[in-house]
Amino acid sequence: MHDIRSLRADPAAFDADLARRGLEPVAQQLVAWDEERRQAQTVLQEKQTRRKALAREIGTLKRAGADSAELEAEGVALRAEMEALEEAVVALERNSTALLANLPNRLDPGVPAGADENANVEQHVWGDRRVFDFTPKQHFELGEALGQMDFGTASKLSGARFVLLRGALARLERALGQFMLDLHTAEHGYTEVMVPTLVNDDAMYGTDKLPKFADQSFRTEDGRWLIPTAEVPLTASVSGDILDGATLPLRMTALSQCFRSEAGAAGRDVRGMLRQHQFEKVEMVSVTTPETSEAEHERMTRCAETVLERLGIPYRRMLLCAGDTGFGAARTYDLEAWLPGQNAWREISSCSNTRDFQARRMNARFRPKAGESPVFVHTLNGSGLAVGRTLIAVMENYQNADGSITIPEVLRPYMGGLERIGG
RNA sequence: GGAGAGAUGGCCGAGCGGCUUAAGGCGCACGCUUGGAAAGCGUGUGUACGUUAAUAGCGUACCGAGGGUUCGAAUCCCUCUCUCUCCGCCA
Repeated sequence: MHDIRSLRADPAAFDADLARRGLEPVAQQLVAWDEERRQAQTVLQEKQTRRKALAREIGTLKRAGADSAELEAEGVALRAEMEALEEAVVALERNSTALLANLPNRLDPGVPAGADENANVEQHVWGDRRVFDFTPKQHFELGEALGQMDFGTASKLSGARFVLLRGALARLERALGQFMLDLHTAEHGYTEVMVPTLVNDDAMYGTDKLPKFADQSFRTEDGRWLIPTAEVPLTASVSGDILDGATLPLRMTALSQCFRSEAGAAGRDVRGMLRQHQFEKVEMVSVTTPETSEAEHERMTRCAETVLERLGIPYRRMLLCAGDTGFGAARTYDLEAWLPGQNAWREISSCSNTRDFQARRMNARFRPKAGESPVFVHTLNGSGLAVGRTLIAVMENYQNADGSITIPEVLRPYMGGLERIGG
């Protein structure tokens, strides 16, 4: 959500930001509605003042046993006038909100121009891509050959885009989640949180998943939503709050199941477990002051990178261009892991600074110092990491010629000391 | 799922159509008092929006949320959400 005041102050700059995302200008319309609304509201408030006075006078007269018919008649007339004004104010507010709720966040000036992922800018690459003396296989070839990754049974149970893991591979998925949580809590200062997986409309709206992306998530019959990411409950946990500035930054992490309808992704990544309706993810969320969110964004991205570095998986950091930056984000880094079986870099983490965009939607503020006015917090979210995709990256990078998979050192304590799967 | 009771300012708690401009208490801030402190006394104490150069004033709204009745609603009516108690079921 945007601040109508800053929009009013510089409508041209606002439209210029929209244009970077390929959107039509709207500032003129919004400013006009706002102007109209404020005028109507001022008049309405004058009438409310009169209503208050009238009611008091009538009360005084009644207590004195005097006649108040004339004043009561004025009250009836006043109410009719107020009804129309009130409707106008509400309608103008509704129009503005409906339009604003569907406008994406303003981009950081440093976000490069561009329409799609081809214009994303590589920031740096980490790790040496392993040289294979055999043709590396894709994760699903490895997993199915091991008999531990079963798409057929999953589709029998649930349909397409689900997977069932067995044995050591199932444990490896669990090990990855534990490892990531332990790293972020023990070394990165995040507090572990166990979150609800079903949330209400408010939580989804606050984290900008509604109203625009309703078709991307699953809705229950009683009107709740299966979370598309733990970002939703983690971030919305501070909705409506006025936090003590001294407690910031808040750093939270959660391992959760995530559910996505993948509407519009038909035909994309149909093989394997890269794109599923259900997957596990360790999410990081930070709540900061406006002054520190930029540094926090770098820090958070480093936390995600550290996971890949400890696992020994080559990756590159991409700064997303204007056209590829998500709806709620001002600036986003994607981490792409190297997948030898696919011979491609694939997204494994996305770290975004939403600045005060989500904070406005969910009314999350902090008080800088006692006695000062509340200020909107900045919220950031990042995957640290997508567990299913990390499983893929481990399998493909650590595969052996015989189809077995060496377990990275850091995961062995979580695997009961196991060094290799299969072979 | 059934029966019942609730939701009031940072907290406790009164009010149950107009005399509430939400009593009283606690907490907090400032001042007076004091050698210093406590006690005591005094003053202040939220959020949003409008107006404004203003985070100064002034105004309006807000007593869980949304509707309604009324000249006037914390108070009456309706719907919803949440909390608590008891019963049933259950990991």
